[in-house]
Amino acid sequence: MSLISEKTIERLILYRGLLLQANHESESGIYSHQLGRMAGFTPAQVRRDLMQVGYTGSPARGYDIAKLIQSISALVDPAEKREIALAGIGSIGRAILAYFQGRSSLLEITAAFDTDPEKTDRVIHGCRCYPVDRLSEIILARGIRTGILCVPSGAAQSVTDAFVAGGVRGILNYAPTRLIVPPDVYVENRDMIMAVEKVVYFSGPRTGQRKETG
Amino acid sequence: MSLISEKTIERLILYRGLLLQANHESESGIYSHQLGRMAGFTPAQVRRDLMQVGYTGSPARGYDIAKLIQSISALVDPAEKREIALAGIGSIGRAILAYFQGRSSLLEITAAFDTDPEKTDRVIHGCRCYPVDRLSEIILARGIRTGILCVPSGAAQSVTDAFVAGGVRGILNYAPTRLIVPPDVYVENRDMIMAVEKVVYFSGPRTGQRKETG
DNA sequence: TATTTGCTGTGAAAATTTTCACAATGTTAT
DNA sequence: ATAACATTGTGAAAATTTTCACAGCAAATA
Ligand SMILES: NC(=O)c1ccc[n+]([C@@H]2O[C@H](COP(=O)([O-])OP(=O)(O)OC[C@H]3O[C@@H](n4cnc5c(N)ncnc54)[C@H](O)[C@@H]3O)[C@@H](O)[C@H]2O)c1
Ligand SMILES: NC(=O)c1ccc[n+]([C@@H]2O[C@H](COP(=O)([O-])OP(=O)(O)OC[C@H]3O[C@@H](n4cnc5c(N)ncnc54)[C@H](O)[C@@H]3O)[C@@H](O)[C@H]2O)c1
Repeated sequence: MSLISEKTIERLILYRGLLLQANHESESGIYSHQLGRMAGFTPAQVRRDLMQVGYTGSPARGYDIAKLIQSISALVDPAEKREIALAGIGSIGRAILAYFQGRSSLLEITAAFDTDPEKTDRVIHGCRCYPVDRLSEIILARGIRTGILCVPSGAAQSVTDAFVAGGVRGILNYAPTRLIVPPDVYVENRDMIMAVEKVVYFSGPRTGQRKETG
Repeated sequence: MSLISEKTIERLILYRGLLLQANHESESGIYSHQLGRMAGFTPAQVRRDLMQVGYTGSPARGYDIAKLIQSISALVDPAEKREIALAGIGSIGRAILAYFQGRSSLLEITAAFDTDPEKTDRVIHGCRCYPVDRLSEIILARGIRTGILCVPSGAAQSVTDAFVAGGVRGILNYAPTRLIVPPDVYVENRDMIMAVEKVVYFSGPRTGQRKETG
């Protein structure tokens, strides 16, 4: 078997999210076709993915929801709590702070950084804000391994370098810039313009449509 | 050959973005390996993708940047200007409005919707805001085919239904909800929590890392 | 108890995506 | 001129991802 693919990880995280959301007080089990319908995949796809987590269901009762959540979490979650850093406390950065905080028990944005002195040295949505100059220093001291990048594209690469210097190994990038990072640093790009362009393409009166992504 | 795959479309849009960003006043041509390095793909991948747009480069000068941009645009852009609707003028919705407006010559968010009367019947970042009740009516009248969804997850499905009733064929969904839509409506999901979870997984001290996505 | 039912887990097939590898081609250097 | 070179476009191979299809099984039914 070896390594679990990125796509599979993405789907597993989705399954877990759906299972957590779904009010499964009425039912304690779920079948691959039910989960597949919720997620927008085939039952075979779901079973194939779940194979990888090592938890095995029963033909009669399907998958036990609680145990399945637990098994996916065991695979996908970090062993202990993880702190996350955010750079760029502008409109997007703030929206993310507001939205994210308190949403996960294991993950928390515990340090935010900006150049603007108006925004630093205070607490926003429960998150302490510092000047960017101290980014590497602070995340290194705290062992932060994950960063969210919300600075203007002109600053994106230099802040990335500071992230990397501070030991970050994964970056969620909202700037419309391709970041240059060492090969062992993972980057997930989330440019909104490109996403809109893609959706516009597929909303068009063209022949080529598919259904679900993301 | 038939249809261009979703992945290829995504990469083409990325190539165009990179080409537009890059200050190519010094050079008028670009080679597949250069574009590949910028985008994070192999030269072969780039050539294979560019094959599909029908524009052909020269072995000696590579691809003419201006013409390449034009060819990708011809494939990917709508024939005329497209209006886009946005629902949910909260922190994310506003950030997107602020960011998106004026960024594209063909695409513009021209109608925003909210339940909160404080936010409606005014203009925010150049975009007129209306009460959600009028969503279907207004987008139908204007022929809007693309929607951006930024409402709380509890409202996501009902607003989606209004989008669909109003003729929307593509939705960019920022709510952490799986939308139910007719099969000919395209949905791109952009849940931030899932993205963070994925990045955290790949920032972990695990064996399995890859490099670039999004 | 025996039979039917509808599911899981998975080997194998199919489909899709990516990479390889090389002939063709225009440019530059000699 | 001619040779040397670097790159394109692409058929074919390789790799990856998804789907098929079915044995095996536990529960429900008769
Ligand atoms: N992907 C998306 O959905 C999306 C949406 C909107 C904006 N964006 C991108 O996110 C980024 C920020 O957008 P915004 O709308 O929040 O802009 P903004 O101007 O509101 O915020 C940018 C913030 O970054 C700070 N900043 C500037 N230089 C910095 C530096 N070197 N270090 C740290 N902080 C710095 C600024 O002080 C400001 O607070 C931009 O790159 C934009 O392209 C992405
Ligand atoms: N994907 C991301 O990056 C990301 C980040 C933050 C938030 N979100 C999601 O986006 C959504 C909005 O988040 P937010 O932080 O902007 O919240 P918010 O509370 O600031 O904004 C929500 C807005 O939606 C409006 N609204 C409520 N019900 C509505 C309805 N039926 N029709 C139209 N408008 C309605 C509210 O009045 C409010 O203005 C949430 O679903 C959240 O989960 C996504």
